[in-house]
Amino acid sequence: MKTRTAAKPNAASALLLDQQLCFALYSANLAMHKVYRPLLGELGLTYPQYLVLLVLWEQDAQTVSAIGERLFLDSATLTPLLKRLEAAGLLTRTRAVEDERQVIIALTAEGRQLRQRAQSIPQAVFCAAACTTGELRTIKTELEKLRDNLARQE
Amino acid sequence: MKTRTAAKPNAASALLLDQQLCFALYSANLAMHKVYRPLLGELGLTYPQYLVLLVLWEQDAQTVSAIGERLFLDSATLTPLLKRLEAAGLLTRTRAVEDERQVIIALTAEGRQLRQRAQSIPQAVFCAAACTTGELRTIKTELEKLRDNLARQE
DNA sequence: GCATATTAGATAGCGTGCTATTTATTTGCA
DNA sequence: TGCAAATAAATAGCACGCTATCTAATATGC
Repeated sequence: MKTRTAAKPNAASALLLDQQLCFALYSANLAMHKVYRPLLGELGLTYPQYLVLLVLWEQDAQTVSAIGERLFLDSATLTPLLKRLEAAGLLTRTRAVEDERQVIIALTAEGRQLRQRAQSIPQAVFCAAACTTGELRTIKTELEKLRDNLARQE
Repeated sequence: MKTRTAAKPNAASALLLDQQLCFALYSANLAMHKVYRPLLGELGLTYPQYLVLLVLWEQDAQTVSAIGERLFLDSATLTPLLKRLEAAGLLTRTRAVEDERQVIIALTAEGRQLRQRAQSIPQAVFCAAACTTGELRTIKTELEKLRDNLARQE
């Protein structure tokens, strides 16, 4: 006599907030962001800026669109973000000589050095998430638990 | 001889983009948003606005903070959002008589009627996600698959 | 060879989502 | 009673993330 929340949803029950995977995803993402914010704040970074640096730490000197493909973001989002990182002295933006439509994003020495200070972040987030690695659950249950664990850190 | 991506991460490998649960979550959320945007656009709604309506369709006439607790959002986010929904004629904002610090958010007839037009959305998203209900995977694998399925719809 | 199409990136304008602060109201306690 | 503390919502200012559009550079085709 268990309630089976995901089985054969009708149109009405499908509109219940707690039925929605998307909301579990949305709220888990917000909660994750709240954990990252203070950690990255110490480095003077926002979360999307941190993602750009992760990409560049793996492979330096990429075009705007290559970074965008990796992060699923486009130039309208990346251009101002990259300008802020340039203003912070973490990277340079230079037109490619072989194709002047392209802008090459490359780390500065300061941008490379920031990697050391970022080393502790994944572990800190892992602790905040309070999940063990091998767990197997449905994605919705996992996301809700993650969300609640993260929210508890505040 | 399998690669065990989640086992005993060291500080360096933990900074790899694809190692990060947070990025799976972030990118899956972006992808989900991209699926919702055109569906909700037909109703003249954004995704957070839709979430507010989901909450009100379940229980009408709630305070701003009650809605915020349900959605994990605060008044700085909700106030302008609710004003836009008010301007669209979907809800009313009235000070509570018993405690004038509170603002009661209540659906208009138009706001209630919109529920019918929203009935088809969960099924449409479910199709876009292309997931079967009973799957059991690690959350990271699930999110990545979800993200890629969603991205394929574009 | 020159017009057209395509591509890469930038820009404009909008709607979140946040922190920090402000205002108005209510509560609580000396 | 009176006044400080707490509470609810609003506001200011910032950074995404989007669509739509624009500019500049390159590729294509007759």
